[in-house]
Amino acid sequence: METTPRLAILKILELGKGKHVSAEAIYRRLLKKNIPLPMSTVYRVLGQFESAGIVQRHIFDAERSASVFELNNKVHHDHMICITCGSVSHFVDKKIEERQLTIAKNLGFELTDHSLNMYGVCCSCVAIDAARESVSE
Amino acid sequence: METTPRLAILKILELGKGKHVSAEAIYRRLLKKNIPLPMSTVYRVLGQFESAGIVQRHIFDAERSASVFELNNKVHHDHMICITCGSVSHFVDKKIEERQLTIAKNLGFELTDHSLNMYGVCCSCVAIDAARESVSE
DNA sequence: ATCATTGCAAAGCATTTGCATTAAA
DNA sequence: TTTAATGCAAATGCTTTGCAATGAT
Repeated sequence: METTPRLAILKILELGKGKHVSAEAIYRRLLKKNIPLPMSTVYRVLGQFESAGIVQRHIFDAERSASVFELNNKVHHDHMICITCGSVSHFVDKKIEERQLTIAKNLGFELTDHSLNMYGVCCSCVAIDAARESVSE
Repeated sequence: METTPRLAILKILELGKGKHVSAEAIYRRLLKKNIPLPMSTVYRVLGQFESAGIVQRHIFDAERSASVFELNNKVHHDHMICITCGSVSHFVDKKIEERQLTIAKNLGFELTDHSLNMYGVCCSCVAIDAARESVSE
């Protein structure tokens, strides 16, 4: 079995540790590295990684629904996504985690998983917006 | 302008108040009501409703991503989804909402929105699972 | 020689769009 | 009669799959 694609993709994911990478981004980065792979392989490998628990898939951005992938760091975390520049921060909050358990219990559910995505404007984008406004006045 | 499609779809959404309906489900229910509409119209109307703020679109179930729609009850809420039967409960939790603001602030974000989806097994499904296990023994 | 992995092209699915047709104001 | 809404079919975007070719053991 050929292993180049798997290794190459894994390396890209490792480089982007903590970041989220789309299949397309991976495809493009592989091109730059002179490792042109068809999308099918990219997706197939990501799929394998996903079932192996190496990688997690997220669907942010309800509108332009394209999955992004990240190395599974085992530790659960939630996401704060900047709606302007797309940057993503991770966080874990004990209070929220605990509260979720309580809520689930109250609703009669056995909680197995959750995803919390917060959307907003990150501080640099806020700054840019502010600058732009002061100019346009 | 013809209004039948819009009214019919609105009615279906109202019937399913608090539930989440997929475009396909709407399509099928319209068929049963002898109001056959093409999917394009279903989606177009839902799209209009969405931009009009009448309807909200969600993408649950990271894997088989199909949107579901619900009447916009204006009040923000989060979701608890049963991974076995697909039933969805709504909830709002002040503590979580507040905590999110704090977290966003700490991360330097201006929070504009969020989506919290909790996944688990609802009590009836837990019961069914339990029954099944006791049989297989 | 066998079996998993690859590349390509084609299929798949949910959703959207172009365009000619039709209904409403 | 002008504008908006509809139906159809075709296009889109992301993702998956069938299959033959290839690489590894």
